[in-house]
Amino acid sequence: MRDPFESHAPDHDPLLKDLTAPQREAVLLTEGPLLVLAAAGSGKTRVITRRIAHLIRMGVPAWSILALTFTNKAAGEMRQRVTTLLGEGRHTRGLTVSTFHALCARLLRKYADIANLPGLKPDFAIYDTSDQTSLLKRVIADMSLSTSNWPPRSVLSAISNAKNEMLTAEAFAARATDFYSRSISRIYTAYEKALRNAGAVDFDDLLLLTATMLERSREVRDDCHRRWQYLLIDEYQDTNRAQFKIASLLVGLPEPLPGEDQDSRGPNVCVVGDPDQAIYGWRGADISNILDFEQNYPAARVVTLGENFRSTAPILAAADTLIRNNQRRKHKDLFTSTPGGEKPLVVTARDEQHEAVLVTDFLRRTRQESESPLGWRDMAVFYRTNSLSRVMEDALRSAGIPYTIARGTSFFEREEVRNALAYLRVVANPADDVSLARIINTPSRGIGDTSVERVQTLASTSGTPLLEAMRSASEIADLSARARSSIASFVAMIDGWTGAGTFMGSQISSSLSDLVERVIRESGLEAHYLALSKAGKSEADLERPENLSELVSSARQFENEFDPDSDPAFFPGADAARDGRLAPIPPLLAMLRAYLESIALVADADAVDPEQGSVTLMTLHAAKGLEFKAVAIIGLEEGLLPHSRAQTSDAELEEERRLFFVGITRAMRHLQISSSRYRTIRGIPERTIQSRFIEELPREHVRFSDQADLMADADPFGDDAFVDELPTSRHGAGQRTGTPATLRQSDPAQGRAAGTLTAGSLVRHPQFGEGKVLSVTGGMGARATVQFKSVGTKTLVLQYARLSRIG
DNA sequence: TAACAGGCAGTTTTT
DNA sequence: CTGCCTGTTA
Repeated sequence: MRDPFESHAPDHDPLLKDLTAPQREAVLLTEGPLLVLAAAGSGKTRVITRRIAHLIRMGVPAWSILALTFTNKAAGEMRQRVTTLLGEGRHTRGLTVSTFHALCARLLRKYADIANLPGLKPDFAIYDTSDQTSLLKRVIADMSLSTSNWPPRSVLSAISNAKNEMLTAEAFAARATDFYSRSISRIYTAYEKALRNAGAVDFDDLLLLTATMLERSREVRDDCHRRWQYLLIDEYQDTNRAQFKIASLLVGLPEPLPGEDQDSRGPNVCVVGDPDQAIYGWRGADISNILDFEQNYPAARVVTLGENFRSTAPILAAADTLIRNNQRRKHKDLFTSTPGGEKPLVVTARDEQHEAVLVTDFLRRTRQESESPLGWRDMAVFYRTNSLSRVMEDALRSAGIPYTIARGTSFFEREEVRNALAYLRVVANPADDVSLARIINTPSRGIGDTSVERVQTLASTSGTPLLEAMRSASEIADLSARARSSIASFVAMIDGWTGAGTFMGSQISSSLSDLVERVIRESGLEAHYLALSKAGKSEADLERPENLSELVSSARQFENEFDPDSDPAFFPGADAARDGRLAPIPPLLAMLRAYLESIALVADADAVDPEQGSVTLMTLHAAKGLEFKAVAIIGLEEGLLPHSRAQTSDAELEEERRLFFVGITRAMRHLQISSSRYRTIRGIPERTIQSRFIEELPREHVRFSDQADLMADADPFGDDAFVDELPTSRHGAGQRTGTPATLRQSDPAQGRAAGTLTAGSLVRHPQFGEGKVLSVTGGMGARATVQFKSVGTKTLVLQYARLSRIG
């Protein structure tokens, strides 16, 4: 057995010399199960990459190492850093650094033929959320159910949850007892059937089917065991049940395989994560996976990386004190060896506009005062929900501060790109009905809904894919002549691109980018979007032709970089024989499929990459994994953080707290946390309650500053001008434009009802309807507690609430 | 077949 | 107040 501790003197070893003692341990404990609890900012990526490099240097063949991540970005970064350490070439050859989903896709394609998974063909397409939604809509409609009773979104999330829990349609049916879940179960079953008919799987299937395959097939499992001896999983706190299963099966757990010489220490699985940063429970991640790792692997060793190299002591203290309020966690002592630093500032604003101004002030001030000058790119603003970004944008714009929002539809999600891709997907997979339905009349070519309906009926009665049914469109009696000829030329167009499925012949494109270009031009998409752009209606329309050319470039780039040998499922030497089993597919088709898959599994084309010189705005979720010199977190209010939809259980509340924790720990040197006393939610200004998390911050390490009452000078109309007065509800135009600003304007008529409102008065609210006043408070920010007939008791600020007295 | 009005709901997001 | 979906109308 190799003994790394003897063979290398740590202080002279380039892989170890700049590591702390626990970091070294995490690198050197290569054998047996290992849990690395990596606190925020503890140098996690550095440790992982060193560990991989160390393994290889110790003589472990690179191809026997498998590192799994959640995002392509993380995988790419890890791969990059390992190559930097070891250099390109034979040392790193065959090293697999992949996302869970990409690995699963490869394994499923490779083993589909021997895995005996019903309906799964090796050339399956991967459906994303919008594909799933349109398929599901059709399924629901075909079952004569209404999409208003069965909203695709929620049905889909029910199905997704089931798959994350490893519940197949049959398993789900078995435990469905009540009417609701039995209906969901029927839809689930039909949806699965439709997916398989379309030759497709969804994202969740990639995991579920892989887990099932590994579970059922000894042969597949053995193949994987033979190849991968060292498994490493990043962000382990975010794994769901299916991923846990896959990991276990890949390393040979739960039961050691009989007759196999199992190391008494257990498999070489190293998981890295931080329970305090688990913020994806709502999409199936199960924090127990990491919390129970030591139970699942009794021989596991645990290394805690608690030293923080990112934040100042007061910021760390704030994060630490906050997160100690969570029960379900593994405590880590967070510490930094660099003392000093500015205390985080907790400010209270009057309303969201004011809050946004306080943020721009903070950013400007920090930029100037900081001893080493900060650029806008070193700063970020975080919020719980995307809707909070708008006010922030307005304020930044009028302050002349450049900003970028880390969100927005990614390149591959834009309408025109999705349409072009739908064409390509039909070319790659003629059975892909969802894509076909999308493009059959895009741009419009005289095949209307009724015509599509009729062909679809033929398709489902004869059990053939839609495109096949279209070929026999002439047999459909009640199809108009026009539709008939349109359909014929549509089919001819597709056949022209594919050489009727052969991908052979002189007319057929020989390169991927040629094909993409041809499809965009001949489909009429190019002309369509060019015309739209000329019309120049919206900004988005102007960019569309450009995006289509961009797609051609992306295909060209893929073509140049495509390496058919870099397949993580490729097993060197061991199973060359099996590869002969599959009929050879035309090279262009192979490349097209690889291209489409690379797109399907890469969501964030323009990911969170702070543009040069601009402040980054993003949700707290998107902030994970990043760091900024200065951070502002806004909207620390009950209902927002913790979010109103996440207060039903302790588990949810703790996740909200972790979200705040993640936000705080992104900040390196400057941090401002803000709440606002009033906030306009869906057009209605409301009094807010400060987030309970503010109370959980350590008084001695943060500075509090209530700015809400100091605004009188800045806002001549605001604040105490009319606090005692109740604006009467104004009917007609006045009410529609009744923003807080206009209500606050000096209008004597407005104050007439003031004082007339007392406990017992009957009132009407434009949103909540009729209610009875229970109590009234006067003075600053006068408010009334009202018992509404329909929505219960609410406390309303008289200054803002458009209450009218009715008795 | 497309454009438009009206109704309704309204976290977080990767693959 | 928004955006999305549905159903209706020219």
